[in-house]
Amino acid sequence: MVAIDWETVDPEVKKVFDTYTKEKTFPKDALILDAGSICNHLLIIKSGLVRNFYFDPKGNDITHWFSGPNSVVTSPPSFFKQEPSFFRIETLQPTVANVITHSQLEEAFKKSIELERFGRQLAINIMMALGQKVIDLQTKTAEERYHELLFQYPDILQQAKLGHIAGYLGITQQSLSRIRGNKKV
Amino acid sequence: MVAIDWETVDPEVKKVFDTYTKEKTFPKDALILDAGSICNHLLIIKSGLVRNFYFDPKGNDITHWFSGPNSVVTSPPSFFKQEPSFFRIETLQPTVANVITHSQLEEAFKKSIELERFGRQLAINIMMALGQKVIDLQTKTAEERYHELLFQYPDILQQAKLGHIAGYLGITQQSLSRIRGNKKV
DNA sequence: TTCGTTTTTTAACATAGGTGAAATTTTGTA
DNA sequence: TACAAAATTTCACCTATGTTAAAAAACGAA
Repeated sequence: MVAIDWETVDPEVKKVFDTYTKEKTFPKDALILDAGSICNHLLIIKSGLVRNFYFDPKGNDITHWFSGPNSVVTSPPSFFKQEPSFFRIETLQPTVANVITHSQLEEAFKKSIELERFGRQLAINIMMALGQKVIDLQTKTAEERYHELLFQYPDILQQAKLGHIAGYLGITQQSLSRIRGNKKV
Repeated sequence: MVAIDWETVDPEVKKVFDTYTKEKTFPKDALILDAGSICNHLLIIKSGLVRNFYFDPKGNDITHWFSGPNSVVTSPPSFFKQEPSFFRIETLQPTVANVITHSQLEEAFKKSIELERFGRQLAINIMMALGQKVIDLQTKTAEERYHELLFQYPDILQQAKLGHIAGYLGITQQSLSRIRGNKKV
């Protein structure tokens, strides 16, 4: 959940986005990207909620990332290396997004140093958010991670299923249910 | 450990680096960045080994990242936002690195679209490596993570202390020692 | 060499979270 | 409104890793 703050974005970048992206609408529970296919699109969510997920070797459904309004979704390894995707992407709510293809984005980068800079800054922000997630997984209990998610993104809790959230937190659905029941006192 | 492959780097970028960076040598066990100070430098390691670490609320020493030859070290949140650092950085071996300050880097970015692009691609690569670490923490046992590190970066094992490696893997030193002792059969 | 320090290992016990299965609640729809 | 399907909760038991403390091994300076 790394939201873009459009207020602070260079007008030039907005213009490029308007030129190159195309608005698209997805129903709820739509599989936008399947595992094994090459991810050719990057989406900037206007409204709705999407998750990036995968099945681990034991078959557990793990949510890697949630993306809500003003955040970006793609399968980074597949999109940037143009290789078959490990991640799947699906909508959790009806979603409207601006879509750009890999080749369009590359073309846009060539034409605009402002976009190149924006892309770098966005990548750095996502990198820092992932770094924070690594820290959280290593130093916080599942319960602490749950309460923080609840505090930071209460919307997700209302729009996603428990299993999706549990996978995101790195625990099973049963454990999350147990944590929720732990109304201390 | 995201090493830069200099073979594939634009000559223009190399030139900019040569112009702006300054080579610096650090002895073993040197604290390059302390917590609380603003990280004003980014290092590109030429030789040696460095780690990025922090103390969690319980006082455990957690290694966030190792950086060996051709990889980049900084405290990203502190360097990019110019705020007090949460991470500390120290050498684990005598180290030689090319150093660039935050303002020099910003200046260089302004002058070279090639550098801007290189920076974006590097950020994307680090982002993907962190994404993989999140996946590993969520889907692999400590033992699997240890064997993979051993396989991918055998050098680290010989140059870092057990406690540093355990923290990186997300477990205690005692657990890592136990795992090592598990010569099955 | 030898002694003191640092690092690593070992061991007994504690606990967070996993597993599998069943019970319950919620939801959508006929 | 009632029922079937889906989602969530509960429960009993299990396991990986944490905790604390002590022993052993490795290292480094005199």
